[in-house]
Amino acid sequence: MGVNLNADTSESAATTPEKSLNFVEEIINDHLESGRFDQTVHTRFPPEPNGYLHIGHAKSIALNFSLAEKYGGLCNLRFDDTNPSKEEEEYVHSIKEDIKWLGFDWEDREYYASDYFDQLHDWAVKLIKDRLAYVCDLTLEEGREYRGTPTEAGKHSPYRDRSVEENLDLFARMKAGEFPDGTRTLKAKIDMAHPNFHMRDPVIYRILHGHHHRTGDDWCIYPMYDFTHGQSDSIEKITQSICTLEFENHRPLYDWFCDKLEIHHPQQIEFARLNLTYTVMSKRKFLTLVNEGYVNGWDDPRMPTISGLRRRGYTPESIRNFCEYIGVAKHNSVVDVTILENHVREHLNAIAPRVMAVLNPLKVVIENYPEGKVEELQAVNNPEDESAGIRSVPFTRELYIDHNDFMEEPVKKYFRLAPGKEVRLRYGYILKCEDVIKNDTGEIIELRCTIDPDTLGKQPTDRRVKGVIHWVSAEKSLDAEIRLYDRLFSVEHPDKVEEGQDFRSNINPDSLEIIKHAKVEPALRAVKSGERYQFERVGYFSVDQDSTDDHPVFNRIVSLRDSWARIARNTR
RNA sequence: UCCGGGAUCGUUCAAUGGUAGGACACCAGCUUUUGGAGCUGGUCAUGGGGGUUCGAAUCCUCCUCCCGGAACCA
Repeated sequence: MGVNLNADTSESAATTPEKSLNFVEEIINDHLESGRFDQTVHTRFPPEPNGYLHIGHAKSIALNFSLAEKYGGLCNLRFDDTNPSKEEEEYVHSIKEDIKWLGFDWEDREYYASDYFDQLHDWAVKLIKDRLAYVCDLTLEEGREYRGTPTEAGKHSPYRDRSVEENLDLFARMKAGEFPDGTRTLKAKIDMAHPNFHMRDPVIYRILHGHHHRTGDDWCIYPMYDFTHGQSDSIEKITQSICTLEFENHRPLYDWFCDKLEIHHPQQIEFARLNLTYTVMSKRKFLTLVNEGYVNGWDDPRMPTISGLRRRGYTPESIRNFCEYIGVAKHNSVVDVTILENHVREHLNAIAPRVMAVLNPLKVVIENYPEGKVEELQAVNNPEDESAGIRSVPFTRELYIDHNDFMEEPVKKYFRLAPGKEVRLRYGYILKCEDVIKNDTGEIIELRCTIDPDTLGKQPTDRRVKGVIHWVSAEKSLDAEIRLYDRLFSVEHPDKVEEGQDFRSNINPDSLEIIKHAKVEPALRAVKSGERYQFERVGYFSVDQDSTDDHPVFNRIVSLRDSWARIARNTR
């Protein structure tokens, strides 16, 4: 695997100029040089607790936490919970669990924007007193009309010039719950002719009689994102406030509030969010997939959610390495999902014990091997890791091999088993196919074979046998359920659709194939949920949480690179 | 149309006025008791036009294309 991880985080990026810096690191270095902040780097990851985290969030999490680590700084976790109607405690728990699983630690710095509601309210009052905010009675629709269009300036609200006293009184009564939802807002008084819509007297407080997951019914007015985020950053003494590109237009407002409030002023930096081929990446679309039954929940192993990837069997290391590898830039990009797959292959290749599993069993009877005899053959657990040791695998007269490893009429370049041909049984003898037995409908149901008893652990001198196949003992093997997961979408860009269709029309109907009765070697008795194995020549698999001692269930994490598939494709 | 961003191999990230480089993918070969892993080599890119300069991916200029923006969402 040639992936260059470049993941050396032991040296500060600031002191290793030979390693190219990403644009965020360059900005940080400028700040360090100019002394803009008289403190160390302090970042934060600010999720809204209204959904599950996905691989795109992992990029942001990794960026914020590893930047802090590289520069010897800190990264906070802050829940951006300013909208009581959408946020739930359940999401807070899952988000924390996912970040921890990824391997990042916010220590005791778990914050909530809702913790700052009193301070935010006081700042709003200050703006009113400074004649920089006013209570507006315009309805939502009227507000939209007054805002203007990209080419025309907006109009001043008729309530724009209320006195400080009236504004103070009205805002207090908004807070006291005297007015129904939507009847009034507090707006910042900026510039209705500003080319940036966010500067055209943006709403900073709205009336919302909702139950908040943390503050309960204490408030019926809630600050907007723009009046919360920068100030929260400021309170926490954040230095670089890293967010995604769509917030670029909000930066002037972010700066305006910090300036007018005369508070610590972090630098907002925007980067491009992650997109992956063969998947979608939005909470709304995930919700559709879950609600309409295309997947079995948020942690379905096909979902690009962190919980889905975890259940699938991805390792946190591989996701972190992936995030480091893809880097960070300001232009939108779509990362090939094979990059992600290669990272998990690379990690699992190093750590996953090898075992043999036969997914589509075909019985083999070895005619020259005695009935009842059992040999314990020695197999290495991981050729990449000698310390993983060896195990024994029972060899008997009747075996199962995979149907795919036999071809009655072999195509060229096929060097597995075929009538009259030989193949190496992994860790065992060379096997020769003598006869093919079929049922009434012509299906191949059994192979009669012989072994060359002088080939255990050594090569024959008179011929060369190239193919190696895996196998299990028919008598000693275990039954297992195997869930073969594939990409959820059958096209690279699921959102590119014909007029009148949506991403659902690109769903891969074969994203899950369940094999109920696969045969696995006895070493897999009593596996535990979460364990990961390589099924030799097949792929990497994890033990699903549905697994029981009687009924092991394995999820395919990712297949092995299959160069036979490529050859078969190219020679056709 | 206005504002804000962006454009380098198929993909992603470099090169910060001085030989356009790496990785993935692809192709060829070596090796192998996983058609796995590993190793070697190869194909492939600066959106376009002008300009500055001995020299431009990089600076200037015009153009083209792409993304985001008019929630009392974040």
